[in-house]
Formats: sequence, structure tokens, C-alpha cells
Amino acid sequence: MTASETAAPKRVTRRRAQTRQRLLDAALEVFAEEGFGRSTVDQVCERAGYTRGAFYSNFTSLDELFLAMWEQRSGAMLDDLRDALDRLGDLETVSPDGALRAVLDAVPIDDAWYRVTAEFTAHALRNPSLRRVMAAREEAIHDTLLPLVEAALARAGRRVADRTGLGHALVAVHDGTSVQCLMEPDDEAVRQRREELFRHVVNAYSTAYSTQSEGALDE
Amino acid sequence: MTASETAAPKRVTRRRAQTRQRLLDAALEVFAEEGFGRSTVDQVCERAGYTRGAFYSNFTSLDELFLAMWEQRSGAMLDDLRDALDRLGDLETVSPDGALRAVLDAVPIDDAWYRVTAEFTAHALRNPSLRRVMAAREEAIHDTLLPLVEAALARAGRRVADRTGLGHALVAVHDGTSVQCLMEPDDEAVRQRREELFRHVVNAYSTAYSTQSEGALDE
DNA sequence: CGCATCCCATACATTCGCGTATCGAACGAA
DNA sequence: TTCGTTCGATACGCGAATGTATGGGATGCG
Repeated sequence: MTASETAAPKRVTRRRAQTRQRLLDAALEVFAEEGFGRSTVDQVCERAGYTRGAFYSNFTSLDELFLAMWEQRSGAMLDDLRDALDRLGDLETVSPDGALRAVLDAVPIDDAWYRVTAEFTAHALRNPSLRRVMAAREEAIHDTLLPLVEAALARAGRRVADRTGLGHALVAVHDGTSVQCLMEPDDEAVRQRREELFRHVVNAYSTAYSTQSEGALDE
Repeated sequence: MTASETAAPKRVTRRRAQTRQRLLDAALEVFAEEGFGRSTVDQVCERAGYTRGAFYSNFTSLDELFLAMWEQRSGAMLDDLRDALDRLGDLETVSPDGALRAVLDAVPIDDAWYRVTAEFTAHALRNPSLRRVMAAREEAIHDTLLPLVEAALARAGRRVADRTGLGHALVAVHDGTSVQCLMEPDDEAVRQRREELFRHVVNAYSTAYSTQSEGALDE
């Protein structure tokens, strides 16, 4: 039921890939503006510069496109995160605080994407197969994020006690604070509170095992 | 533009109030099942046991009903919370840990309501006037919640340093962990992680000012 | 009980969105 | 270039949802 096995492995030509991609990109914009439920095939096509013929030649339903789009974008975000973490991994001397900020910068708070995700989440709560998709993604996030977080904390003389607890906490805090930031886009204080909450959480889920732990996270 | 001033203060008869309420109740169910965007006036009316005539006699659009329903339900949840906190306030001897659990029980994780809220949030991000409605509600939550949290912590010999920071953190953690609980309804571990995260946050945002603080939150 | 008012059901016209079928044009391979 | 294949535009029919206008039945009040 996943997007990778919807159809026979047909030859994907250049054109096909391009229009498909343009439809996916247009869909993100339209869904963000109108909401997925209120969006129509026509709107997506018009935005992408095609007609409905192109759509039905590439997808069978809006739901299918929604899933494909979400998987692509969330995969891309995960890749970005991975890259940022890899780049960070090289710098052995980075402080935990700097690492935190770097990670937060690597996962930008994009409001179009948030709206889409919120609806996708609600949609997934109604659809068991989508739920599995989301669960798999969350697991991937944990696998990507935790090793570096643990490494950064280790350099600060801290050890993570509850690995999965920390992973879930980070994701929850990210989701929860993202809304707040988007609701008050111009309020810098909200962003600072977000960062501080992250600091507290990282701190709470790790314990110092070396007394001269320089660079502790909290004040 | 709020619901309280949408129309002239017409005389509200018994019948009108009843059908209006039934429509609101039906709307919650339908929106939860189908998603707000995919819901139709017909579906709501059928579920409530009326026809479209009843609907257009009480509301002008699905959007208006959505707002009215959300305000009513979120207000009710806030009242529940207030009641639970009042009842808790009487018991002077309650432990902070018990208080936390009581509050968490007072704000049940209702998946129908969560789905609706998720869509409403996404909707509010597109609509400035709805955004103000949500902001007002968040403020009301803080005003209700913080006094008791501070009182409970004071009894445990702890003082809250950053009041608003804690408020936002609690809401963010609630929102973020609710999804996780709903995604894996049968996994008790998720619920425990949620509770632990709350403990950590409450702890991180408060500091002990009495050394013999019995009943500290963390182990 | 009788009356005036209000509220909801019904019917209607209209618009909108969907999915399909078909055809011309763009593309890729020789 | 030429030919076969693929892709996307156009046109069509259909069903569904909307909003309104109107009428009948319920409700409240004397």
C-alpha cells in the first residue's frame, strides 16, 4: 500500500518525472493555503500549470498524491537533518549549546509544512496504514537524531539514561513548540522559550558522570 | 467577528437551542471521522437527525459552525480543568506527584477532539481572526493552570522561576505527547513517557528553596 | 383554546468537482 | 528523419453539494 508499489515498475521518463514533481510541489502550496480537505484536483493542476489529464496520468487520487508528497518532503527534511548532523559531527570542539542551536536551525519551522503535517497527522489517526507510515518516520528520526545527541552530550560529560524517552521527548517538544512559534511569528520570546525548553529537556534526560563537566547546559 | 456577535441578540427559544446543540454535537463526530475539510453540511445534518433547512436556519456556513463548536468544546474542557483543580485545591496534603496525575486525568486525551483541534489549528494558521481566538484560549489555560501548579509546587518547597515559560512548556508538552499517545493507543509505555516528561519539565522550571523539600518530583 | 410567530422540511436551480475516453503532440530510439 | 510509444489536453456525463425560497407544522403566549 506504500507509494513505491502502487503501480508496475513502468519506465519513468524525463517528462513524467518532471510533471510529477511539479504536481507534488504545487500540492504542497495548495494544501497549505486551502487545507487538504478543501483542495481540489483542479487547484493543484492549475497551480502546477497542467490540466486534470496530467494529474490522472500520474496519480489515481488526491489521497495518493498527498501520501507521496508527504513522504517525499519528510524524507527530504530528514536528509537535511542528517547532513547538518554529519557536518556537526566533524567539529569535535563544538559546545552542546552550539550543537543544540545548530540542530534547531537544521529543522526550520516552516509554516506551510506544519499545516500540511498537522492535517496529515489527523488523517493518519483515521487510517491505520498511514499510521504505520508515520511511526516508521518517527523511528527514522530517532535513529538519526539520537546518536549525535548522545555524542554531543558525551563530550560535555553527560550520559543519556533513557534513550527512547529522550527521543520521544524531543519530538514532542519540537511539535508542541512549533505551533507556538507559528502562532506568533514575530515574537522572539516564543522562540527563546522553545530553545530553553529544549535545553531543559536535554538536561533532564542526561546526567553528568564527570564532575568537571565544562559547558553544562543549564545556568 | 467572534461568535458572540455574529447576529442580533434574537430571542433564543427552547427548540432553537436544542437543535443548535445537536448540530454542534454531530459536527464534532463528523469532523472527527471525515475531517473538517471533507465534511459536508448534509453529513452533519443527517448525523444530528435534521435536514439542511435546520442547518441554514442556525448557521450560515460550515466555518461558522466549526468555530462555534470549537469554542464551546474548548471552553468546556477548560471548565473541567478548573473544576478538577478546585477540587484538588482543597486537599492541602496532596503530593505534587499526585497533583500532576490528577491534572493529567482531568485533561483526558480524546482522539476525536484531538483530530478536530489539529485541523482547527491548521485552519487558524491561515486565518488571523481565528489565531486570536486560539491565543485567547491559550492565555485562559495559563491563567487557570499556573496558579494551582505554583501552589502545588510551593507545598513541595519549590518555587517557579519563569512563570510564562512553564505555562508554554506545559501546553507544548501536552500537545506534543498527545499525538504520540493517540498514535499508539495500546502502548502503556508511551503514556508513562508522557508523564515522566511532565515531571521533568515541572522540575526543570522550578527550584527548591527549602532543603528538606519532602516529596521532590524526580528520583 | 386560538393565534401569531418561529423553526425546520422540502423542492429547486445551479455550480462544482470527479473520472473517463479520446485524440493530438511531444518524446525517445533507431 | 521516421516511427512507435507515451503523456497530457480537451470534452463529456454524472453525481454531489450548495444556498434559497416557500410552505406546513410545532411552539409559546394570552
